[in-house]
Parts: sequence; C-alpha cells; structure tokens
Amino acid sequence: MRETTPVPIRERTRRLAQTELTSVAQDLFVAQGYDGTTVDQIAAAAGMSKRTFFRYFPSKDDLVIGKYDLFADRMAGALDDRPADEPVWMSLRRVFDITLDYVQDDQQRARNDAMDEIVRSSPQLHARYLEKMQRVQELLIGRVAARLTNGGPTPSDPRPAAIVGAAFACMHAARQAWFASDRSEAFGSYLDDAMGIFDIDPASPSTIRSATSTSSDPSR
Amino acid sequence: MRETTPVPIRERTRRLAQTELTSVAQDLFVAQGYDGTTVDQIAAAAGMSKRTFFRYFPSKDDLVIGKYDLFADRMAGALDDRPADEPVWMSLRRVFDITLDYVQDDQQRARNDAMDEIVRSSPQLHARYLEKMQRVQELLIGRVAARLTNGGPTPSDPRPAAIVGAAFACMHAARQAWFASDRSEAFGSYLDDAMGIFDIDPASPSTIRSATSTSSDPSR
DNA sequence: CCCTTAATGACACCGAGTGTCAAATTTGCA
DNA sequence: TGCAAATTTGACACTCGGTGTCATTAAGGG
Repeated sequence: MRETTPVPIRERTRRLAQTELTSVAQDLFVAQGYDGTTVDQIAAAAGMSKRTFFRYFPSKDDLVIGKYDLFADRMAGALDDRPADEPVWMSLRRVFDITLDYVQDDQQRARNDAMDEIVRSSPQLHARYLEKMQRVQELLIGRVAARLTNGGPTPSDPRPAAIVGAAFACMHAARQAWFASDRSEAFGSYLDDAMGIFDIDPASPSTIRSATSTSSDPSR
Repeated sequence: MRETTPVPIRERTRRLAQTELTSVAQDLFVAQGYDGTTVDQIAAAAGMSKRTFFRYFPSKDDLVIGKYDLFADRMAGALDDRPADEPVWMSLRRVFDITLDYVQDDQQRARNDAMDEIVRSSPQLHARYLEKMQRVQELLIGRVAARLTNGGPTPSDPRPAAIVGAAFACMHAARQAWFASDRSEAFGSYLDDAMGIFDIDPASPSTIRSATSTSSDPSR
C-alpha cells in the first residue's frame, strides 16, 4: 500500500525526543515543582542544551499542555461520528465519553494524573490549560452551529457557544467533583448528574428564536 | 463619624499612581501592541523606574487584568442581594445585569473596550483572563451550593459548579455574539437568548438526585 | 526642626526565550 | 563506500519579565 513511511523517520525521532523530554521533565516537576525546575535542568537531564530544548517545544508550558491539542482533534472527530439527528446535548455527552477511556493502562493513567496535578498546581499552567480548552470548544462550536442552523447560517448567534460552553462547564464541574470524591463512583455518573440538570434538549432546531426578548428585573 | 480618613493618603496616592500607569500603558499598548511594549517603556513614560513599576503591579499582566478582581466582588455582592427564594438561574441572570451598566459614560467605555481588545489580542492575557473568570465563578459556586443544599452540605456535588459554569458560558457566548453583531440590539437580549436555552429552573432544591444514574450509549 | 518611616532608584541577578553561526551529524546519492 | 548537501546541535550573546538588596531621598508626625 504505502511504500514511504507514513510518519517519516525525522518526525519519529523528533517525537521520541519529545516524549523523552516530557518523561524526564515530569520526574523533575514532581520532585521540585514546576516553577522550581528550570529548562536548563530538564535539558541537561535529557542530555541536550537549553537551545535544543526549545527546538522541540516552543515553551516550557507546551511540554505540559501540548497534549491537549491532540485532545481537541479527538473530540472534534468524536462529534463528527455522532448521528446528525441526535440531540446536540446528547451528542456532547457522548463526546465526553472519550475522556473516560482516554487512559487504558494504569501506568499511563498515573503519569496522566501526575501531569494534571502539575497543571493544577501552577496558576500559570492552569491559565493556559483553560485557554486550550477554549480552543477545543471553538472547534465544537462550529460543528454545533452547523447542526442547529442546517441551512442559512445565522451569524452572531450566541446559542452554539452557550451550549458547548455549558456542556464543558458540566464536564469541568463533574471532573472537580469526582476529584474531590473518594472515586468510588464512576466519573460517568458525575457527568450524567451535571449534564442532567439541563436534561431537556436545550435547543432543538425547530425552536430557533430571535434575539428580541428583553426581560426586566421586577425586584429592582 | 470618622476622624481618620477612611482611605489613608498613602493608599490614595498609590491608586493614583496605578491609574496613571494604566492610562500611560494603555496608550502604548494600542500603539505598539502588548508584547511590543516593555515595562521599561511604561515606567519611563510614567516617569519612574522599572523597579518602581513592579511595586505598583505584581506583573505586567496585572496592570491589564487586575481590574477583574473588583469585578468578582461586585458579582458576589450582587448575588447576595438577590432574594433567597429566587430560582438560581434567574438570580445569575440578574447578577449579569451589573455587567451591563458597568460602563456609564462613553469616555470610560471606550477605554474599557480598548483594554478588552488588548486582552483578546494576546493569548497570554486571554489565558489569564479566563483564569480570573474561573476565580469569579468559584466565588459564586460557594453561594449557589449554599442555596441548593440549605441544610446538610453535600460535598462533591457537581451541580453548583455546573450551573454557575453554564451561566458564565452563556454570558461569554452572548458577549461574543454581541461583539460580532452590529451592536444595534441590546446586549441584554443576547444574554436572554443564550440563558433562555436552559430556561427551566435547572435545579430546584426539591429535585436533588444522587449520582447513581449511569447512561449507556445505545448507538455504540 | 528633627526623627521615624516609607518610597524610590540603581545595580546585580535569575529564568524564559530568541537570533546567529560554526561545528557536528545525518541523509541522499553516486 | 565515499562525498556533498541538508539538518541538527551547541555555544554565545542578547532581550525582557521579575526579584533581592541597599543606599538615597522624600514624606509625615511630634
């Protein structure tokens, strides 16, 4: 079928170096903290110079949060795989399923949790994590918008972004709650609970309303 | 009543210097961009040294996004002012009203919009903005949780965070849509539209469910 | 007017990134 | 295998954000 390697050898060695750096860096982070670890240390531990490190990662942050880019593509693909006539809210719930079986073996899971802990520990990293998630949402918003208005595009419609944002808020809330729990219950249950609050299909394509209603506050 | 000045003179001159710095910096930002403006330039333009700048602001970022801390207190206070028996979703909608009359005179509004544009232009700033918003939400989540479970506290309940997060997602979506529009319609209309998607009261205290339901995907 | 206290500036320093360029390495090709 | 081109790497210097230190200066209070 393919005579040339689908992933050229350049790229493969490159990724190898990246995973090596990530692994080495992670050990240093858990030992000294994120801010307490310099790029020089990481590079030296991986047997390269600081300058070379920045040829593999655009920044120290990206070593940690770069993986979320793959995550974005995964979710977008998962949404595309959902049947077009499925209610959007349900589709999003199903898309979040890929966050469940994202980790299979315990070895990988432990490393993943360690990285998440690092992200949570540094405000700097957490901020960039939120921004990455925002970008993920933007990918999905376009698709949701296409579903809702399967015809003439309705510009400046807040509903797609609201729906996707609300879904992510639910996922985030479930995640927080699950982390705070004893983890005896499945994460999916928390997700169902959070998203179930808004369990009616929030916006069926038939009930498109125009932005005309203006509510006033009676108690002011 | 008070013999001593409620805001001591030290603090007043300090704030004066801060607003002066903010004003000067903003001009430089619009002229050269955020990243293209160094702290040295800002400090020099305000007639002080770099070191002194960092005595007024902990970082260059805080000069821009520091104001959102006040915003957080405002919103928390606004939520406290809502009647306790009001549906939570409605209360949140009302809390967002303070974002509407946040800007009164056009002069201030123009400066505000310029700052928002700066925040939007820099990924760095945008990330920190999102993090600030997260902190605002945490303030509100505690209050919402207290409302929902007015009795025994239910730890690791994803619903308060989900509700608040969803409300903010709606506000953010409305904001985006409004900015993308021709601004002929009131921002409040967009907000009503976005939040109206989830117009049933999402979680009345009487319908507290436990995290036991586990949905399965029939189409898999 | 003096004395205490706070604000400031100058300086040195650190860490994240970036540009540059020569040396080393790898790859493709004969 | 051998050689030339392309790529990778390391070393160096530099910028910028941010911090610690300390002597100098300004301010406030009696």
